Amino acid sequence: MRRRGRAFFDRPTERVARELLGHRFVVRDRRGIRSVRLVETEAYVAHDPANHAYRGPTRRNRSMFLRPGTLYVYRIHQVVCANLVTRPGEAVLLRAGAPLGEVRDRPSGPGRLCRALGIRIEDDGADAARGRKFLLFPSRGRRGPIAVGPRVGLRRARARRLRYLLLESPWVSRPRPRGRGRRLTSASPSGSRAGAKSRRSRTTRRRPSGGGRSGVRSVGR
DNA sequence: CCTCGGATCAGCT
DNA sequence: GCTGATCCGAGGA
Repeated sequence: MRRRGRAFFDRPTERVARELLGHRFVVRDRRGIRSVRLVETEAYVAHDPANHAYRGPTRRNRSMFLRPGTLYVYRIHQVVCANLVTRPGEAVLLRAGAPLGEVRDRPSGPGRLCRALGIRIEDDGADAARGRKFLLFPSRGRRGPIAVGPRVGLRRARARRLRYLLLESPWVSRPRPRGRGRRLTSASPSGSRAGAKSRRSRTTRRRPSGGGRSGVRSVGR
C-alpha cells in the first residue's frame, strides 16, 4: 500500500484529522521499526486561540509553516508531543494509537505516543510526506465509527469540537461517550459560587472542568 | 529582563 | 475527581 504524500496533508485540517484515524503511522530508525494505528487526533486550525501558531510564526512553531506533512514536535512539562502539519499554521495533534508490533508502552496520550514511538524533539521539522523516517499509510479495511468532542486540556476554545477518535478503540487517551442523552449537569443556582477565593499557585490552579462529562459524541462513520 | 500559563502525566482520594 | 512536578516559550502583568 502506498504511503500518504503531500496532497493528503494539503487539505482542510479537520478533514485530515478525521481521516487520519485508522492510519498506520510508522517510525523507522536505527533502533528498528515502530508503528501504531492512529485512534485519536485533534485539529488546530486558523484563528484558533489554542493553536500554537495563533499569533503567527515564532521559533518554536516555525515547522508549522513548512510544507504539508511536516512533523511539528513540541515539548510541554518535559513531555514531547507530535503533530502533522496540514496548511500553513495548522496541524493535527496525534493523541493516541493502537500498538502494532513491538511498542514500549501504551501509546495513549500525545506524550505517551511519542515515547512509545521514540519521537524526540529533534524530529521537529521532519517530512512525513517524503522522508524515510516517518511514514503514513491508509487504513486497511474497516475503520469503525468515529466520535467527535472537545479537545483535551485546553483553557481556551473549549467550545470547539475538534477532537476525533475511534469510538470502539480501547486505546483512546480518555473516556468515550457515556450513554446517549445522559445529562449529569444540574442547573446550578446562581448564588452558589465558592465564596473564598483560595490562593492557588499557577500550577495548582483548578482547571475549568467540563462538568464531569467527556463531551464526546458519536458522529457515525 | 521578569512573569506566568501550559495541546501532559502519574499518582492519589 | 484533584494535585504537583518542573521548565520553557511567549508576552509584557
